Amino acid sequence: MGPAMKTLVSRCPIEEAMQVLSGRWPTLLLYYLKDGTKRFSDLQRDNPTISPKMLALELRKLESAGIVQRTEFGGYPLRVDYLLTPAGLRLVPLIDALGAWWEGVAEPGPAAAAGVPQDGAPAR
Amino acid sequence: MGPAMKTLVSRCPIEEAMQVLSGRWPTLLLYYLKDGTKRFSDLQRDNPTISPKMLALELRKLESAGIVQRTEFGGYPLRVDYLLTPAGLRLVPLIDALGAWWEGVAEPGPAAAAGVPQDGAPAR
DNA sequence: TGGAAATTACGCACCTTTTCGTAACCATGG
DNA sequence: CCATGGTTACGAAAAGGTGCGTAATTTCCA
Repeated sequence: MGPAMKTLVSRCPIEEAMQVLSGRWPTLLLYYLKDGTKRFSDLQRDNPTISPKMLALELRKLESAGIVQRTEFGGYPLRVDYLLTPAGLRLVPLIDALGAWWEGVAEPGPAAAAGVPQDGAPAR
Repeated sequence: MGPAMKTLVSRCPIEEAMQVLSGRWPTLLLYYLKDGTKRFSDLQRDNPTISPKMLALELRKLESAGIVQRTEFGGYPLRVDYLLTPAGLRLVPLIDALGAWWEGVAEPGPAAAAGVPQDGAPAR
């Protein structure tokens, strides 16, 4: 990932989007949130290598970018739900397209392309 | 921007693609290389804030990912051309789509949204 | 029945690892 | 001395992991 993207060098929307999506976690979280509402501990289980600190930071970044909605229910133990906003849902197919593109990078060219429609599946 | 992506935590093509594209420079360089062949100094001029060190590192990363082709011509002063490979060209519209998506993130969405989050629907 | 322990979703301080900017330098031929 | 296409060393900054703490309710268990 990614470099220090705390600042921007252009007013390009692409750079702004990459500022949010750069790094290992944002797209992986997108992937797991595709399925619907998840809780903090669900996402920890889905992805055992993320630390709670990073999970909280990334979720808040996605929230403030308008990609994820956070809903806090009072009471104890505290309960919080995360789900994709409409903008987040619109992003999903674009990310999937990136994964499909990467799978074809090594390929020769536009010729042979008999692809089985498949999902971008992160094997664990 | 993004976190340190020296390692992968999954075998997901999305994560692999993000490892290459994360950060400020890869997409910006893509943007400038869209126009056709560029030289090292062209890219420095296009983007005055990148240091020669970073430019060289990023170009090599893109090259080894199969996105950029580097062509060295002998003679002095040494001349080197950079241009997008077919895979790089295929990537361009996807990046553009990300930029367009970002410009619409703040927008409401196709359907009306209305609803104060409330209790009652336990997530699975 | 009372006390201990578990639970959830983090925040904080501390420390290591990685990233990236700065500046200087290089080789060559014109 | 200039331009080209870099490389290297240095150091600051950012990213990211670890461990500890926390709040109020519920559950466990002797």
